[in-house]
Amino acid sequence: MTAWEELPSWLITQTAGHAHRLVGDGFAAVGAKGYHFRILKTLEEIGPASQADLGRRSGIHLSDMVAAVNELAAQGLVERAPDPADRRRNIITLTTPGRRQLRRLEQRLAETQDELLAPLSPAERHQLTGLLARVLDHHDGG
Amino acid sequence: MTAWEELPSWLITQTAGHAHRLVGDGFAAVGAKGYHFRILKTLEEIGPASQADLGRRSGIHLSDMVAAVNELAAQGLVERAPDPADRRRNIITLTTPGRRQLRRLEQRLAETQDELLAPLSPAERHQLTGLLARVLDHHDGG
DNA sequence: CGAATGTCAGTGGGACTGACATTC
DNA sequence: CGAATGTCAGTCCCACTGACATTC
Repeated sequence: MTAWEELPSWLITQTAGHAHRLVGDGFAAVGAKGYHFRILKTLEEIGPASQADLGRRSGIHLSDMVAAVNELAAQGLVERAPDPADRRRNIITLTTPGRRQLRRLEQRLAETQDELLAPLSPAERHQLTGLLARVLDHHDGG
Repeated sequence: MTAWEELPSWLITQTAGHAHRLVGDGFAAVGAKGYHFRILKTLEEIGPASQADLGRRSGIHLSDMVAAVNELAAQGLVERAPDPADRRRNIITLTTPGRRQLRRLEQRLAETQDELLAPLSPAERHQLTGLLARVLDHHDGG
């Protein structure tokens, strides 16, 4: 067998490790983690939503939403209010500070992309994302 | 900002998630996990070694080696013996069953690569691994 | 002495499972 | 009734930190 360090699965998971670390550091610098960004971003896209909706849209497990929303609410970045029309539901709403935080996180994220792909030319970056998108689509799109 | 689902860092970490799951399932089918494979493979490459050496070569943290070697030893895949020449050290040795297990794991791993990159042509696979290798080298090679 | 080795306990993110009460 | 929602507790892998005793 070839050295495992040359296997595609290794290259991808290792590169992902660096990506994850870079992104995580950027987020941590503003007191957030990955789940927080995804929730805030989804909230901005679809507006106030139940935790279950939020989970489906953002790909976050329902059981993880609880803690993540707790953390965001404790920071005042979202508000959790009971839905009068369906008493099972909480309605999560993005607050103004939450929107500000989202802008900061997006800023960090943009910087991170460049850092991550530093050695590649624009054309190569495009190539890489295209190939990855096709692999990804194959495995969870269809 | 573009949708986060199109960011390079997202594409990479998500693809890595699939890779990790595919590899992990393949390994689990023969009762192993990632650390086990890396330790067995490294042992075959460099021969009997101390846990510290093994950790350095395989990129596994020293503190994680303890548990991993415990598990491998419990399955009889490696042997742990004190080094008479340096009483701080354990010498870890690959056993015959360990070598057999390694062959099985390599088999699984090879199958997984193909599954992972299914939608890509050979040329595209080569392109992808080349790009990833460069990114990876930039971040931990130099 | 300082450095290396092995061990153990603990943390963290991200993703998951199972159980449960409440409400539709 | 069955289905959805939210909550809580727990698991898993991989990676890491810190403390510690032993030995070189």
